[in-house]
Amino acid sequence: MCTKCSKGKYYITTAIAYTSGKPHIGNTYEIVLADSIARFKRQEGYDVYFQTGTDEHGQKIQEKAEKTGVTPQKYVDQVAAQVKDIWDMMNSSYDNFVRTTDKDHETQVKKIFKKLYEKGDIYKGAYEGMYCTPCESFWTESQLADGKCPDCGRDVKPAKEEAYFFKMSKYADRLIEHINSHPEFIQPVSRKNEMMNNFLLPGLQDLCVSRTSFSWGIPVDFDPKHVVYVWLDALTNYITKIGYDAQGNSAELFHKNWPADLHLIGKDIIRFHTIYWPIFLMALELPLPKQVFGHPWLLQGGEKMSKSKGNVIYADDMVKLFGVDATRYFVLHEMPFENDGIITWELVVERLNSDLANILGNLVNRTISMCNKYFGGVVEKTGAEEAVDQELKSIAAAARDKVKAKMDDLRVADAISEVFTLLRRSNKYIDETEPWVLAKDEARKARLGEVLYNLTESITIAASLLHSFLPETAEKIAAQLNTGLRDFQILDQFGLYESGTKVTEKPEILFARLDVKEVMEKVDEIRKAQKAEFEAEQRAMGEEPESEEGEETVIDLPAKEEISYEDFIKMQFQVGEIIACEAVAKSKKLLCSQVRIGSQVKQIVSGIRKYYSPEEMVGKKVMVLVNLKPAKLAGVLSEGMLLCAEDENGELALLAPEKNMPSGAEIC
RNA sequence: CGCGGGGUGGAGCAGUCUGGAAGCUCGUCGGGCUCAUAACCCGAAGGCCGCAGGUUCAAAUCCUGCCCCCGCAACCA
Repeated sequence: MCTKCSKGKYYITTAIAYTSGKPHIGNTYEIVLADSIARFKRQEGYDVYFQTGTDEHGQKIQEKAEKTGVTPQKYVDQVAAQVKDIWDMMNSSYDNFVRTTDKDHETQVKKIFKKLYEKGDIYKGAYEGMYCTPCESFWTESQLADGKCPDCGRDVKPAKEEAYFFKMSKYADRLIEHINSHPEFIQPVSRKNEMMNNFLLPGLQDLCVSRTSFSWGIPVDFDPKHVVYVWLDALTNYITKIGYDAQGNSAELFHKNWPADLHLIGKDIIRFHTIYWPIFLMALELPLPKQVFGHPWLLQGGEKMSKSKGNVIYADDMVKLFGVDATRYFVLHEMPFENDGIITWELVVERLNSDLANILGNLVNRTISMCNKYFGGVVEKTGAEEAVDQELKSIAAAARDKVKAKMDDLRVADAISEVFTLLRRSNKYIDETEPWVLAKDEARKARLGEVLYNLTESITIAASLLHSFLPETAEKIAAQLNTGLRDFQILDQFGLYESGTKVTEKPEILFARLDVKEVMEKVDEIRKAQKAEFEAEQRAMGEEPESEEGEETVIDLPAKEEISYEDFIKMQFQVGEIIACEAVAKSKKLLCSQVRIGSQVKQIVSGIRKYYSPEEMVGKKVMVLVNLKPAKLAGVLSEGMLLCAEDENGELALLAPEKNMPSGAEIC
């Protein structure tokens, strides 16, 4: 098997990607991060098992598939293939790509559900609450607005719906104890308090673990009108897909790898992984994963990302423009440990030019060029050492342990920076030693050889350390130096590059510098293509695409059902004068206006704060729907509706009579 | 008082838990060098560390109040 795997097993997983659409660069970040950790652990000598995949059930997917006009299975097949392609493109070295629609997974989920039910941890109960029939929604007492539906303001009635629940509370104390006694369990630590204070300490509610409102899921086999809650389904992939069997016939792979050493997930799903998942495992009498790391997000700078604007950044577009390793480098480097990172095309170009082209690529290039120019490509250790060499040598030899220390804390960005410290130092070393000066003096040829040897050796070490992060680049560098990447175990030694080796004659440019302007022109094309694709998709789903603010924009709405004149005259529209207006304290969007309609004054709340200030509202004469049933918005009574026109960007304009009309004038 | 994250030189961030000379990368300006991808090396400018109080010998860091931004939730009658 693995001869170097002397350090034991290491089981790492990513969250499985939800197949509601093509993953953007922010989603892709996770697989690259996990891959780097997996590769590094392998390099260190662990027997790594790296699992990733897709989460394919749930209501959202069912709806999306219906809209697109395909079966859910067909839909997820398509998206899962897309996800896998991107993961492969990013050069991720996973051992297993799982899908929650895999038959073996479904079988085990059914068994697990049944096991927990038989054990009594899952029980059949009823989802009880106040039901608003027109809205088809359940509400708890506390959600109700004055005893009425918070959505529509209508009456609600008590109702019940059959469902299965999991007894979370039963295991809460054990989990609290575990989290307290294992400070490394939730990373970063700041997340631990969030989970404790918000969920565990106030008391855990039993969790509803089945659904009857849709069918795209794993049916509960003894009660098939229910499907298993997607999270119970998804989380268990970590065990089912390495061969767990609820009836005790688990595979060798499972025994070897469970518990997982690291679940790498996004910070948004920490709750599911540090509360529900451990509790499910306790109920199954299985050990808990050793560590859950909720990484921050990579956000797009500037405008909000939206496909309709064509400004979503996808990994494949980045790879086309910059290559795989540059893309990997950016997402790994730009992501801080606790806070969200930012990505823009400009920032990517900046990083690529400054770090990859200038510091790394150029260093390799200039070193190899000098080897060729001065020694016909042969690198020889001559022993002509000088004091100035010491610092370079010690930094090179110490780099491995520094990188390892950062990696042990999962600080991948910092680990890469350590390698770049060595690369920067190497560039400086060239300036200090001035090889081109040495070359002019035949007597100093031995010294020149030694300098180039030290550089070659430093680069070899750096390349070996970069292998986990930039696998292709590391191999390219080693090939150009006509050597292999060095084993981790001896990476703390300086001077192992074989003396007398001949490097490549023509160094290949590793990363070409890019011009921001040229890149942005290509980005424009990408945006256009993305917009077109989005619009095509919308059409495929039978919806008219939102048109962008072009010259002559028009908006088409789906036609509503024809109404009769009788229907129309039910609505009473009148001109209203706004005599006072203020912002609604509890809301960010609402304005509360006092509107005079004839001799009466109505209070009307509208979501137009973004577009109108309270001051400018006062004095306006606007079109009002007067006989709308009053409702409460953010706790404030609203007795009508101010009519607005809305464009495709949500921009609003109040409607007003085009000549001055008295307050209360009928609109008909 | 819905939940959470944040406000540090032009940009992106570290430092805040465990007070003790304000740091990194990029950009700008000046200099050096020429092996190299106009790259590399050195130096400089540029910050009331969101605002106001407080604790302390000492506050970016601890406490109190406030302002602003960003997610989510809610809500857009």
